[in-house]
Order: sequence, then C-alpha cells, then structure tokens
Amino acid sequence: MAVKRLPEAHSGRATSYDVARHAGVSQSAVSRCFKQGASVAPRTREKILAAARELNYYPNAIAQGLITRRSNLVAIIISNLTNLYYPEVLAELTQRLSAQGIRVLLFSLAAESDVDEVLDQVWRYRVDGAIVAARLHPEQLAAFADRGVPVVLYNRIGEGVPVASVCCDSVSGEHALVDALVEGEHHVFGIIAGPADSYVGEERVEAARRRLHQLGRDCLIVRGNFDYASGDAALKELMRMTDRKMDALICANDLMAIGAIDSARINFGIEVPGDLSVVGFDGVGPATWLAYQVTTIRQPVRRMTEAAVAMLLERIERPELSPEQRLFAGELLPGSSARLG
Amino acid sequence: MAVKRLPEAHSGRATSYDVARHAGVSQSAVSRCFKQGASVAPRTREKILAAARELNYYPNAIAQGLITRRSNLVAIIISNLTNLYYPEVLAELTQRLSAQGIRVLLFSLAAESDVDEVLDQVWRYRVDGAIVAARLHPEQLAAFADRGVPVVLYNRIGEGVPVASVCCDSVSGEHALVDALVEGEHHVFGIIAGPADSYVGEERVEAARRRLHQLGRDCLIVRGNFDYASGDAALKELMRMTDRKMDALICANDLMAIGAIDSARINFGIEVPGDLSVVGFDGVGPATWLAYQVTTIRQPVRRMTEAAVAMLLERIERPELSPEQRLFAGELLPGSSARLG
DNA sequence: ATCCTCTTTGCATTCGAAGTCATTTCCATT
DNA sequence: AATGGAAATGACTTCGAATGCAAAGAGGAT
Repeated sequence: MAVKRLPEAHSGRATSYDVARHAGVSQSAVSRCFKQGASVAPRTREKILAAARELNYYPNAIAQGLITRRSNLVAIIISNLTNLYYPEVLAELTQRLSAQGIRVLLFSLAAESDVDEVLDQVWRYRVDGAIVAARLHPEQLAAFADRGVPVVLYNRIGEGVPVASVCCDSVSGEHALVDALVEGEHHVFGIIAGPADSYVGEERVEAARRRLHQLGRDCLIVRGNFDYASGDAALKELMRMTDRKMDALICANDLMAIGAIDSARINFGIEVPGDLSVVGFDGVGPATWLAYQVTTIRQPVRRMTEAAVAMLLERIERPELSPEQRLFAGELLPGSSARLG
Repeated sequence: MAVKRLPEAHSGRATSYDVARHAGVSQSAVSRCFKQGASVAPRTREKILAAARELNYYPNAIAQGLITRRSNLVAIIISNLTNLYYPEVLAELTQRLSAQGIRVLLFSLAAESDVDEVLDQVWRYRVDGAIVAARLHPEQLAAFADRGVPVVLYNRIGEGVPVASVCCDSVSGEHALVDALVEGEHHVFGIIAGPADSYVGEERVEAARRRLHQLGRDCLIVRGNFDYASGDAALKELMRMTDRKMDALICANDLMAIGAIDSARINFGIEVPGDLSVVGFDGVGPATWLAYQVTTIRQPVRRMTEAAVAMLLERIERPELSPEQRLFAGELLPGSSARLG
C-alpha cells in the first residue's frame, strides 16, 4: 500500500507544467504569465495566477538561468570580512543589488591561496558579473575579461590590467590630513602603514609621505596590518624609534589609529591630542565613538556602492563598455584626536 | 565578411559537448570525467582533461543544478550585518560552507518587511538549505518545512515552530555575570535591554533580571537597540532614574556596554569600574580593546558556526531528521570593566 | 579459440522554463 | 456576412549536464 503522491502534490515543487495543467492552459502560457510585458489575456492570467498560488508555484530560477543564459547572480569577493569597514560595504552592495533583482553569491577569502578555487566556482555558476574587494593577480583579472564576465573593483585598481573600479581618493584625503597636521605645528611625524599587499594601504601611505616631503617634513614609517593590535604594536615601535618625541601620527586606517590612541594613552600616559595627534582613514563606526573621535577621512560608502552597482549593471547590459575608474573624494571628519591648524 | 566564430571558440563558454568533440568522446564521458568515482579509463580521462583545459571548460553549475535537483546553494539570511558581531559569523559560515563545496547566497535585510521578498527569491533559487539569523514569523518558518528546505536558526529559536537551531546560552551566561557582580558587592543595578524584537536581547535581559531577583536584588531596565549610541543614551537615562546611584550595569550586548562605558566616563566623569561596573555580552573585537576590556560572555563563534553548518548539511542529506537545538555555553571574559567578587 | 565477467563507453532521455513560430481567437470594419 | 489585423495561445525546441541502459571492449580462466 504505497503512498500515492500526485506530481502536483509533491509539496512545494510544482513546475510550470503542473500549473499549466491545473489551469487548463499550456506551459508557454504560464511562462508568459510570469514574464513582464508578455501577451496574456486578463482572464487567462487570473486563472494561471490562481493555479500558481494554489500549487505554491515559484518559477525555478535555475531553469530560467539555463535557458536565458542569465543567472541573475553576481559574485561578491571580499578578502577579510572582519575588517570592520567591509560589513557596511557588503550590506550596502547586497541591498542595492537585491533592489535590482540580482542575487549575491558571497565569497569570503580566508587565505590568498583560496582565490583560484573561488574563481573556479565563479566560472561554474555563470555569474553575470562580480564585485571584487580583494587582491587578484593580473592573470586572474584577465580571466574575467577572457570569459566576458564584467567586474568592478572596489577600492583597488587593476594593476596592469584595465578594469572598471570605484575608489576613494587616497591622495586628496591624505593631503587634507597632512596639510591640517602641518598647519597644526607638529614636528615629528610617524606613519603606520597597512600590510604590504593592500592597495589602499600603500597608496595612502605613499600619498602622506609624499605630501610631508613636499612640505619639508620627514617621517618614520612602521608597518601594521590594519587591525587594532597592530596599531598598538606599531605605536610602541614608533615611540621607541623616535624616543617619544613623535607628536603626529598618520595611520593607514581607523582601526590602527584607534589601537594607537589607546596604546598611547594607556601604555604611555600620552595625551591624545594633547601630546600626540592621531589621524586615520575610512570613517568606520568606532572612529566616532566618544573615546576616540578620530580625525579621519570618511569614505562615501553609499555613493561608492551605488556607483559600483551601477557600473556593474551597465557592463552586464553592454559588455563592450570600456573600463572606467571612478574616484570619490572622502570627507574630512575633524574629530578631536588631532590638534589641527 | 562576417566574423566567423566556431562554437568552441566562443571564449570561455565551452560546453561538455565541445569538450567531447575536441577529445573525440561522447558528452557522457566528459560528464563522468568530472564526477568523483565514475567509471572512466585513465587514458580517456587524460584526453578529456586536456581538452577541457584547452577549451577553458568549467561545468555549468546551473545546468548541473537543474538535472540533479541540487543547487549546492545555501541561503544565509541576516538582518543587520552592521551589528559588529555578525561579520565574524558570516565569514565563518561562508568559509565553512565553501570548504564543503557549497556556495552562499547572501540576503541582508534592510527592513523587516523585506522578508517575504527574500523568501520568494530563496524558493526560486531552489537552495538546498538556509541559515537564518533574522527574525521570521512562524508562518515564514513553516514555509521552509512545507517546501522541504532545511533551516538552521542562529542565535534564535523557532517560536512556536520546531526548527533546528544553534544558540549561545543566555541564561548561564547572564547568571555568571550577575553572580559575579553580586559577589562584587554592588547595590544599584541597571540593565540596558536590546530592541524588543530581538530574541537574544529579551532572553538575556530576562535571565539577568530573574537571577537578580533570585538573589534579592532589584533593577531598572532601559531599552536600547544594540548599537553604541543607544548605550550612551540608555546610560544617561539610567543615571537620571537612579539619581547617579547605579553601581552595576548589565548590557544586552557589548556594543551598548561600550557606549555606556564611554558615556559614563566622558559625560559623567564616572570611573569604570571604580564607580560603576559594566558587563556586556558577545565578546566582539572592541570588547577587548585596551580602553574597555569589557567583562563579558564570549560566544564560541567557531564552534557555533561549525555546528550550524554541520546540522544543516546533515539535514540536507537526511531531511527526515528531527529539529535539534544546540546550546553552547559562552566563556566569561573577566575583563576590567567590572569589579567582581 | 571460447566463454564469462567486469570495466568503459555512447545513446537517448531528463530536468524546468523561455522563446520561436504557426495557429487560433477575437473584434472592429466594411 | 465577410475580411483584415492584432492579440492570444499552444506545440515544439532549446539551454548543458547527469544518468539508466545497452553495447562494446578488455582481460582472465579454461
């Protein structure tokens, strides 16, 4: 006495054929009914929608993707999600893409070495495009072009390969910070750089160093890796190197700035901004906390994500568009972690 | 003089037929070659793999999904990514799922109302399962069961509906915190609750309140919404309500604890932990920063995500498994934001 | 060489929806 | 009533890989 199970009754897995049969029409009609602007008589549409509702029918996006060659999937590839700045970016991107009817396939990299495995999956899923906030080799970037998959880089550029990208202007941002510090009569400058493999990290530090040089100031550079602990460690090292004479500190991001501020105050009893001015970059949430109020450059995340999504969608529609780079100016948040001019 | 384009040459979009033709075998052979444990002669395999490499062939996961009825996609539905605690969870989940050959379809909710649209997409993509860290109505949870899509809830339980879940034990955590505070000879207790619609928020506050009551202590409760600013605001309110006599503050999460600590120190000149002890919950990154060192309960994120993924995969393989709830004990981080017994 | 078994291989079908094309229906004109 | 044209509909094919089944091949034992 086997359990008899009607195809239609196969809970929650109705197909367009089931709906068609149930509504007494053809499968084509069902398909058209779910497609915007197709020719279906009002009465037929009603019948079909009623049947669909009754059978709990949802079009199979997988099948649609196969036949239309459009998966409506976009890959987002992010290196370290824990960076405190990325969650905001990711949330914004996801919501904007959703609003455009596009789904997000998320890839979070644990180690550099994962990239090729990730790309393998990206190719397999036939994503319509990708937004990348991770370091890729030129060959890896070239692979996107080869395969005709549009990409937009976020806060990095294609090194050697022309790729569309959205960035926050490091140069103007650091100039503003350095200028303000110099006007504030500081004398011994320190810089906490990011990890060597970070594009924005290097760019920011280079911009700050250059500007300091232009203004006739020297500086000491110590490398961190963008996290709180490395801000602390780098500060200790700088204090040793400058014999505690440093009075201005430029950090490649806010998190290290915060680590350095805490370290200065707590480990060395140094007042910020009284004895030492500290500036950061990004404008992450904690930067505005009462204890820090970091003087920093806030990235216009909303505008940047909006641009990234717009650029990607444009390129999905028209793959022939040339790689464009959009540079957004950050906003100087004066904060109170630095004595400015 | 039209540009002639061989099907195979259609850059980066080779199909198994192209590979088959190129290697002089049938499409079935190609398919088997990419399937673990299928019967293919070593020489044939070599030929096929060579052809595949040459044509830059990657199996179309969409087509595979259609025929096998396994998309290898899991939906992750998260309410507010910016919560500082979720990025870590998301990164862990994503990497663990990737390691199991499963891809993540990310849904981030901006507003409560989005849930139904999100679920619509979840059904359409025929995901193999879902991990949910957002508040769903009982009917919405029931829909997963109806459609045979396994779900695992993260840090919440199915209210009224039996659903598999992974949680950090609020009760034991708050008990530990309250006990330590009581032993530390505190007298006026304040609580900063989370938003009313947060499951863990309510659970934590209720556990703390109950425990205080058991030990004969009263407390005042003010509601926040889990973010820094609301910790600040709630502290102000509590200071007013208790006429500054409060000497112990229990916060439903670390972020509010941090906001309250800053507010106490900076807005009121109150020493933490000298005049006021503050405890939190979660064990997020900033909780361990030098300036705060929040006394808190750290959630065992790695073990919890591992369990969530394991439970989900089990249920994908064997949908008949009954809903199981796994409760993980958090670890008390003594910190230095509270004077303990 | 013969027979048998086990491994390889290819053919044909299938998954679910979209879209082409031919046919039918409908309604307005004349 | 006849005709024209647009709108609505259905039959059929297609997307790309997986798989059941039958046929072919490869050894091994006799």
